[in-house]
Amino acid sequence: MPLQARYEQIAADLRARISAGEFADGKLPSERELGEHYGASRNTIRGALGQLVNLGIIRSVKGLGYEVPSRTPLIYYATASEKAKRRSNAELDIWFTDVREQGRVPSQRLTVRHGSAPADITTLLNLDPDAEFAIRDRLRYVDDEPWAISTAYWPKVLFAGTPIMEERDLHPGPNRIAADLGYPQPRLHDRITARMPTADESRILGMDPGIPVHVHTRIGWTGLDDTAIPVRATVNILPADRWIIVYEERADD
Amino acid sequence: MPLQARYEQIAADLRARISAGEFADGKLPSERELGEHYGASRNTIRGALGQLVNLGIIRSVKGLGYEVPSRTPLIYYATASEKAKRRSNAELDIWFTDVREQGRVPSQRLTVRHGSAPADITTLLNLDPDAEFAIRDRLRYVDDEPWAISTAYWPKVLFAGTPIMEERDLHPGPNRIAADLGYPQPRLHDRITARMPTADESRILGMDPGIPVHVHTRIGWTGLDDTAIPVRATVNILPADRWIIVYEERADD
DNA sequence: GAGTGGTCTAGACCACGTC
DNA sequence: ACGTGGTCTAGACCACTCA
Repeated sequence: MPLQARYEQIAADLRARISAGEFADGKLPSERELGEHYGASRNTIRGALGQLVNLGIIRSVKGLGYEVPSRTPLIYYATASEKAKRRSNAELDIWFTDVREQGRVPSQRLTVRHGSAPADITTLLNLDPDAEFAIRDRLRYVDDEPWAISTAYWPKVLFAGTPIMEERDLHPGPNRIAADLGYPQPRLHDRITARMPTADESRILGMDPGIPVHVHTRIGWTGLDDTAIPVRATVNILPADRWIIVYEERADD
Repeated sequence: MPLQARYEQIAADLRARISAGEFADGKLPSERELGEHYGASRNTIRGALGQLVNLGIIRSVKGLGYEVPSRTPLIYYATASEKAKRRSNAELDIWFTDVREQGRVPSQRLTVRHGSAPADITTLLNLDPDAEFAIRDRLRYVDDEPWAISTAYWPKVLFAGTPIMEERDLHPGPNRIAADLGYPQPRLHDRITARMPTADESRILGMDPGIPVHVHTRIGWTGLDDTAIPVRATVNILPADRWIIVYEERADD
């Protein structure tokens, strides 16, 4: 009969109390205490708290209790022209510079596979579904904690026999190498989706429940017209509580 | 003792069966059937199914069962220069053209409030926290279903007494009007975050659980240097299963 | 009416973290 | 040892949908 389920009401009430700053120390009362306060069974309270967890509003720590998390996200500068401007003093790649400029310590672990790419990638690249790639997986760390997953797909037909195929960090970066080989990328196509992380992503990145990921995909083309060919695809998995994506643009009209 | 909770195992198994295409018709067995199949109580099965719902993998329909949803997202073209290129034949604003070009029917409902803006907006605009704005709320529909929420903040100090203050659709659009008033926006700052929707957003947009929203914020400035002043902030709430954000870029190096 | 998911209770045992 | 959240059971009643 109630307009709203008991646990929904409790969830809404808790949410309001949190926004009002009632739990300024970031710690909530225990499930059993809340059960007494609201006159509900522990499982009903768990329903309310579980809802807030799934929205990323609170976090549970086993053996301790529930707490209100707080993070200050890093900025992921996605603007191509901005990047180009600063490429002169870039090291491994511009990502390192970006993170360092925000006062954090970047690092990465690289692995290279060889094989085909997911269907959505080959579609975006306008290549055969069974085209072969060198797949450069980079697990990127900030302050020694896994912070993002970056996967780059380089077509074998273009880069067989080049350093891009090899499992080692490249100096200068692969984009510069590709340009020197005759495959510059004057045109970029960026595509941003958001979803909940897969089980693997959640585990690798140590993510809390209720936090989505950005999926930032970049395709590079050799030219601006129909004769252009795709140089690479890069897919970045960015936990949404750790990254804000920023584009700086100049409208040219 | 088990490495993984019972309901986690069941969730993982169901997930695998879904990926394998076992439920090609999109319908899952009932909770009670699954309970018998896995030899678990109904509440344990509900735990497994609930996890998949919270990841946006399945959806429950009261009185019917669980199903695997499928949507084909629209493309949200965010590139400023691309927009500028097509602005000549734009109608109300470029969003309508974009949606129409994808074979869908756009419409919107506008309301205008007057007041202050959230703290994060005034910070981005580099204005006082209690600065006054005309706040133009647009609930945007696609094929007559609410599909996105777009809120624009226009500083009163610039636009008092202009049509931008009034509660009516503007022809040409507000950006053109602002430019004609001496406030063009040659520089744009875009910022993209992702999070789970608030209760209000979820209700207004009719969203399923487990689906995040993109928050696309655009700030327009009158110039490229330090003397530039902020013209407006626009915040778009885009359900992630309905929108992909796309930027087309030309690297100018 | 029969089947579905939605909710809630009461109680049990477990693993984890602090004291 | 104690309190915390994590899990699971068994059973109950409800509202909704479809035949």
